[in-house]
Amino acid sequence: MSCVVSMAALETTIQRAGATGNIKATREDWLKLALETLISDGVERVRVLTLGQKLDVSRSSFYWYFKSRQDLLDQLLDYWRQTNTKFIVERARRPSATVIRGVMSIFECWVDERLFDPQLDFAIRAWARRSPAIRRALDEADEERVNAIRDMFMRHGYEEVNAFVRARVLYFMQIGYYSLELNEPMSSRLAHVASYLRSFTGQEPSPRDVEDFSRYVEKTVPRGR
Amino acid sequence: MSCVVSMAALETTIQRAGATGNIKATREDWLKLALETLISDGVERVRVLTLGQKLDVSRSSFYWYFKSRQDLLDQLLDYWRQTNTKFIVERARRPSATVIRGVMSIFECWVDERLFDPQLDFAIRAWARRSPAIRRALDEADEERVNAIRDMFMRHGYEEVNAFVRARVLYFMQIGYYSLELNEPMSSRLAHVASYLRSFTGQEPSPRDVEDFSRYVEKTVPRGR
DNA sequence: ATTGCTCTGTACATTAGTGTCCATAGCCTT
DNA sequence: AAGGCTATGGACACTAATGTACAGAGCAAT
Repeated sequence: MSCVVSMAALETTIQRAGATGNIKATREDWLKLALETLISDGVERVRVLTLGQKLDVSRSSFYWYFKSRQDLLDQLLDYWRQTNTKFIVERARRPSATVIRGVMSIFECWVDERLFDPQLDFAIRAWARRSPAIRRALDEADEERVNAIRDMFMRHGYEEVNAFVRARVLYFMQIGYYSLELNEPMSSRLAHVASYLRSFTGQEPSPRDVEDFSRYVEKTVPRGR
Repeated sequence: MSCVVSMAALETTIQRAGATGNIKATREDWLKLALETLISDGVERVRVLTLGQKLDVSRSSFYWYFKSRQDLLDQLLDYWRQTNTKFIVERARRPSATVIRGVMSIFECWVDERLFDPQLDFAIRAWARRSPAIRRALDEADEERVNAIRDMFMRHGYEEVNAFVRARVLYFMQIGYYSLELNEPMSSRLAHVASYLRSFTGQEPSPRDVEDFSRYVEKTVPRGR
């Protein structure tokens, strides 16, 4: 979400600068608020009336920018499509000296919400339960992610079925982790990194591996979230 | 759900037998349909009007049996409380000769929806996102489940932190698995059992272990689901 | 300063839902 | 066969939504 906010904020500024005339809420204002609502409350709560009230603008303005509520929802899906899978796949493909390092690369997505926004993913997952179109898009994304992780394990010599199962265990475990919405502080999470690496790879991480990961988080993840 | 249906059917029969007079829909009919709707469509869709239409009964009858919609929802939560955690904990506590066998005991819950109903659990999880009371109940259940699994690993000699992380990996992975709603046929799932056991325990399952699990599923799980 | 374009507000029609009140239909007992 | 109790249906009041029609506000260019 941090990513969303900053990007949208930027766009909004640009829009507003060149905005012509009597504008209270830009198209981007509507989109941004809709995305935040999707993330925090689910699609069901993305309602034209409610958004309008929050933006302090009448509903009919909405219909200037968007054909209908469905039109808005389509664009939210597009946003997700273009953001949430990309970094996982990219991290999984990075060359790594050991499996442990390979898994660590992927872990980066789990500790930095600018790389993977679990709440957005979740909102899409809930949405998919009631919409076949969303279901298809989601299945494709899941497959792409698991395949990328499986390939990483295979590059480190795991036999195909094992690589596939380990990819699933790594990815599904993380999705499950997010499902519980534990809200653990980063310090607790980091305290378990060695055990997780051991479970996921079947190999022993070096103290250096664990240190490097903590250092990475400290340096690049804002506010330890 | 299979469990739900059979139990509720039973209760309904009993009710109906002793039913006094002009009854089109019993209290149990309302409850059962509400539960099915909760599972398949989420709380948001558990609506008095809609249920009434499906039962071919006017809404006002609902208010004979239940104080309000909230009253009904409270009872759905109770049903979940009393069913979905029980068997996981019970299976995790069973004595087992090896860790592999211990994990296999828990696997039984993942292949038999009479022991654990993932869709119901899911519906509750979605519900929890928008209700603090549900959130609390769910957190308690999750903790109870993970602790029971952790204790199982500890009984087999795993050090506490590793046991805890392995319990999480096992449980979270399964929750994640359900999140994806893959709809894999049982045969594919069984084909990966050896790999899963290896990943979860860090030990090599014997061919006998794998065989026994397949045989268990064949014998006790109705229609391979 | 007039015109034109872009956005906004008011008003209306429609749908889906909750909850309440009250008359009454059906069976059960006597 | 009459009365009583237990559900049921219909009518009403209310709220929260979506979408449409149309008049008009505010700035920008001429």
